[in-house]
Amino acid sequence: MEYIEIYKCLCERTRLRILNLLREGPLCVCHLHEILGEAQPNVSRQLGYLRAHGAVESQRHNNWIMYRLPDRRHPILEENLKCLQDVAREDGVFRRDLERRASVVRRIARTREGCPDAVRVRGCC
Amino acid sequence: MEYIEIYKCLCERTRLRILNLLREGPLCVCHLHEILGEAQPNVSRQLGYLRAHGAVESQRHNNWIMYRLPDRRHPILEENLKCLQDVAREDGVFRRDLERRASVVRRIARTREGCPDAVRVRGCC
DNA sequence: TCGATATATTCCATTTTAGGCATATTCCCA
DNA sequence: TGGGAATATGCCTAAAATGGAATATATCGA
Repeated sequence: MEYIEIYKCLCERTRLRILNLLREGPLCVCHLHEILGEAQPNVSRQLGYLRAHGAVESQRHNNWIMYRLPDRRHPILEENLKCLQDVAREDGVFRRDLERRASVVRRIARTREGCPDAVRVRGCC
Repeated sequence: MEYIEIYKCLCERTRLRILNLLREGPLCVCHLHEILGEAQPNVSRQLGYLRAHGAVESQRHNNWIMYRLPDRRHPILEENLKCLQDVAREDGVFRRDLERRASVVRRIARTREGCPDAVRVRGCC
């Protein structure tokens, strides 16, 4: 009954917001921190939780650690990510998160500051 | 962000087993109790939890209280019930629950004992 | 090697959750 | 009206989850 772990990943506000953001592409911790407006240790903890249960993957690039959705994911997780896509259109929190994400991405494309090239290439910035 | 409540309904073992059973039709508490092999207060409490969050409905028939999936359900709940259907084929716990359910249903059809007519008509027994 | 930045972890207090057990409630029927 | 069956609830404890604050770790660059 490993799906219970998946649902536990999904049943917390910050984790759900993180997954919704990662749907659109990888992000590093500091940008998640910025977008979510949550304390950095919180973001880090929830990312750790998600990673421990296979809902996200991480990869270090220099000083940054990028989080992304794994390529191969459990069908139940996959299905619920699709649900999030629909839900995000109507939910204020999700929508605002995505707007902030877009604005962070734009800013970094403009100023070329923040992430290293390796990260930029991979779509974080 | 009301979906969090839905995921909370789904992230506990007994609740998930209950929902999987109710996919196949309504059941009263005592049969859920029998099928699940869980203490009656536990079953009752989890049912109360599910009902409080709109994941199930209940209706009293004499001494019995029938629980069923609501006709109108949140899209996310609906989607995950479909997932359960797939998962149940491969998961030992879910499958055994469904077998026990079938056997309870057969027994009651045979012996005409246990549920009142009103319940029987509605598919519990 | 030192300082700065990004991230993770530890410690701690609070809250939430789950389950066992006893008991209350509701309803039917004799 | 009292007893029995079905269900719900209250009380208690243990475990788990949450989050704040401080601190540790890792990496880079001067």
